[in-house]
Amino acid sequence: MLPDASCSAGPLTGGMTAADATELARVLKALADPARLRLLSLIADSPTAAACACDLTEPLGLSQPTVSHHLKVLVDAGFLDRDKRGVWAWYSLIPGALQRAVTGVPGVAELSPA
Amino acid sequence: MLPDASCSAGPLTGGMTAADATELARVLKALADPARLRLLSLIADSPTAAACACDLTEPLGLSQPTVSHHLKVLVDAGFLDRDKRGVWAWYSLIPGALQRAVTGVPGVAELSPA
DNA sequence: CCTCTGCATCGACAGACGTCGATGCTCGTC
DNA sequence: GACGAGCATCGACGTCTGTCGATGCAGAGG
Repeated sequence: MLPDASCSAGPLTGGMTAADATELARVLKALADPARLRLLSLIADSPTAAACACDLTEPLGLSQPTVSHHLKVLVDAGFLDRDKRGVWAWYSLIPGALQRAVTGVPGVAELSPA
Repeated sequence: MLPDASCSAGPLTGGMTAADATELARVLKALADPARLRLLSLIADSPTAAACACDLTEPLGLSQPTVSHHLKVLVDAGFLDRDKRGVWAWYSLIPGALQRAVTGVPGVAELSPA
């Protein structure tokens, strides 16, 4: 016999919106890179949660334009804040930005009470 | 005068390992896609946290091979489990996999006590 | 045994992404 | 005002990624 109902489940109309998925993917794409994760890690481990760009180039082993590009991506994604003090550029973590992005993933929101 | 110490901060030797960053980025890359986020959302919203592949093709508006490809990526990343029942393939969420991936992001681990 | 259905794999293509060297801009110093 | 240092931007290149149509494979039904 042909099971015309295909599977027993319905058409699965739930889930997030296509627009929400696109927006969340855009933010997660900014995190899904080794260099950017290391940048966030370096800044997060800093005592003041802020770091000068000149101190971020060497630990990554990448060229200065590349590091600047990655920092721009993280700023555009809303994870970092840029503060230009004189000649130097200081980057600091925006509190809660990472948590917000991460709790938007389906199946993860259930672990944060608020 | 030339500030030979560049910034006041040190060389910033902390942070995660390059290998850890690469591995975490590999997992996050699997999440950073609208289609895959919607797939996870559809399966997570399902009553049993499992769904048949035939019910996942239509809501996404993508071709069957493309959906199969995305499902494979999610399985390889350790987020989904595939269970082939006869002709149909059932995909279910692996509990805790999303949470583990997400808590590895720098600055996020502080919110989960365990 | 043959056919049909559901799903995975293959090959190909366009577009996005990471990386670099070269260049430009801004600020501090002499 | 001229020079140098720190960063951002530009243009280019190779690679990876998402998407599709076509095909292959396993299981159920006639």
